[in-house]
Amino acid sequence: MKNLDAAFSALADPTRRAILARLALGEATVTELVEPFDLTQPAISRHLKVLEGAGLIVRRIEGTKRPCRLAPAAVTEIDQWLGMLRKALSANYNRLDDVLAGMKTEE
Amino acid sequence: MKNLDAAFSALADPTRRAILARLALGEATVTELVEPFDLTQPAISRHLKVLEGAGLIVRRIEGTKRPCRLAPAAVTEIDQWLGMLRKALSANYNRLDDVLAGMKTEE
DNA sequence: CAGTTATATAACAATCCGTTTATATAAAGG
DNA sequence: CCTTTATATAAACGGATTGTTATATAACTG
Repeated sequence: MKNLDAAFSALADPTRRAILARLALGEATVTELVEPFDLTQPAISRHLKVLEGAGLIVRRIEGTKRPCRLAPAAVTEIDQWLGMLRKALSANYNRLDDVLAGMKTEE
Repeated sequence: MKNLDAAFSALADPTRRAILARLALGEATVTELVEPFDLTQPAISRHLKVLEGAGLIVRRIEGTKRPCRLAPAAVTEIDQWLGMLRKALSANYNRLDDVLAGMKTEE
């Protein structure tokens, strides 16, 4: 699962999560994405490359601009993997329920 | 959101995800977790520390053993954050639906 | 108490990450 | 064309991460 590596580590950086939060409001160009941050343009360009590599965003070409928007691929993949944890956690929870139920019937 | 940093970067490592997958099957001690991997015990201990710090696992003390199990905290937090992306993605998708609907009526 | 088992910690090297500055490319506009 | 605008890439650097070996701690076992 190479993509999970890329997806999770892309999301591990707060700047990248902030970029995604911005893109959740709609498409934005690189320059627009630089503005809100106290970082240089090359830094943002690299973050975008990471996000693109992880399948979290896609980019069009529009003249000299490269507007970015969210892509569903990585989120889907992450959700699927997390599904395993959720299932196990709820199974544990049910087991705990059983334990509590057992304690109750023992009263 | 400091915890999201910790949670996502904990999940970014394939060994740690494998440990979680193992714990999804049920509690395990450190030694049990070392076995399936081609890594030393200190390496696994450190991975466990990272997972614990991220709120992905908890540990009990049982004599000299420290059995680990999954914890729900981090998964919940991640799910909440991803919720924002999911919502935006489905909004984009609906917008696309509108566009396609528009194209249809224009025919 | 002495030895063994389970785990943690320390110290260190190698690699990876995020940032910056400086520079390149490529389209747009006069 | 020449300049400006938008973006990408390269080189360099500091700091974090991941692995190793060696050692410490702490609880069982006889």
